[in-house]
Amino acid sequence: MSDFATRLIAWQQEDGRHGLPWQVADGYRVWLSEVMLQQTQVTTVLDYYPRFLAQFPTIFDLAAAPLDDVLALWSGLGYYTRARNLHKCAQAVVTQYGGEFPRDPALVAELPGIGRSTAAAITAFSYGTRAAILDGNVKRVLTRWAGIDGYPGVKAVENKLWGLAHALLPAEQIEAYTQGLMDLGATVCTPKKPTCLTCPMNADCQARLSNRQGELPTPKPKKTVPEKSTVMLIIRNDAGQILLEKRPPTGIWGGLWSLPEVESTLIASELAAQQLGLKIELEPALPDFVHVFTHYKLTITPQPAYAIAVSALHESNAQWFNIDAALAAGIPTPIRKILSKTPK
DNA sequence: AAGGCGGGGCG
DNA sequence: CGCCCAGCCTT
Repeated sequence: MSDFATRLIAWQQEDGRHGLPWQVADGYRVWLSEVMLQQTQVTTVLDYYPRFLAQFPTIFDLAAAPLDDVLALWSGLGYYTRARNLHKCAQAVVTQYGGEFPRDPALVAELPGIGRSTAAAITAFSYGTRAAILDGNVKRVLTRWAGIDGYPGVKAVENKLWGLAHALLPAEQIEAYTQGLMDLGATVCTPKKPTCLTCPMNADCQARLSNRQGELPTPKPKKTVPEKSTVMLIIRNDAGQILLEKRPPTGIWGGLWSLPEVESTLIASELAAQQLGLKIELEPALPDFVHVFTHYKLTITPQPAYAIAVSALHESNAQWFNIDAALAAGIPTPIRKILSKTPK
């Protein structure tokens, strides 16, 4: 039987994914796709990626753009730190490296938003650099194939996996090999119901031999998620516009436009007057809905209101938007949900 | 309702 | 370092 890499490369060429728009030897395109794919499924990225490239055809265009434009294109993808780092990284690559990513993965990993695995993917696909990736797909493939117990987020387990990932690297055809690892994890060695019968590693996969595919990788220890609630004000003015506030640059929905929030509807009017400098009249609240994050549950009460006395706004980070303009701005998903139901 | 998915930043 | 933070989508 041929070794791991030989089998994987042969499998990739025959049965792997081909023709994805970012399968090109171009640092900018590979980097953009890798950052989008960090927390997002391929099918979603296939939707966002071409729009993004159309507006920013080169890394120079991205570096020169206002952050707000980048966030607007990122709207709905989540983990908005990625968009801010993407923008910073483009500027760094332009100023430090003349617009081209370095060939050394260690240098690439110094850039904002790029860690060891993403750096390896960028250099492997762009330059054929011999560097090991270790993303979620690879962790799953390797823990199963080698029968490695323990949650991969634990340092000792992760170190073991990096060592194995490096040891398995072939001398050449890094691109097909790296793509093969990703493809195998995404299409065969899936989290649930892996299709081991078609897997090129099935003959010596430790998980399969011991029938432990369902137990590996060892799952993350669970924690109880806190529940929070908030009231979101949908304040209209005479012109039918809506008031949005820009959130602070870090923390949840950092840098995005969002609805003003108060803790309860009872004090909404007072707080609006105080914080925004607006006199408002509350309308009946809309039904609550729950937005679930991994780390907490947020119950949102949408509270429509009408601004009766509009003077200059207190806050420089608050602004009136037409609904269409708001929907085109960088806004988080629940806000989009509320605004798309708001009549124009 | 739960699981999956990399990297940054803080103490 | 270890630990916490962060937002979607799919199952």
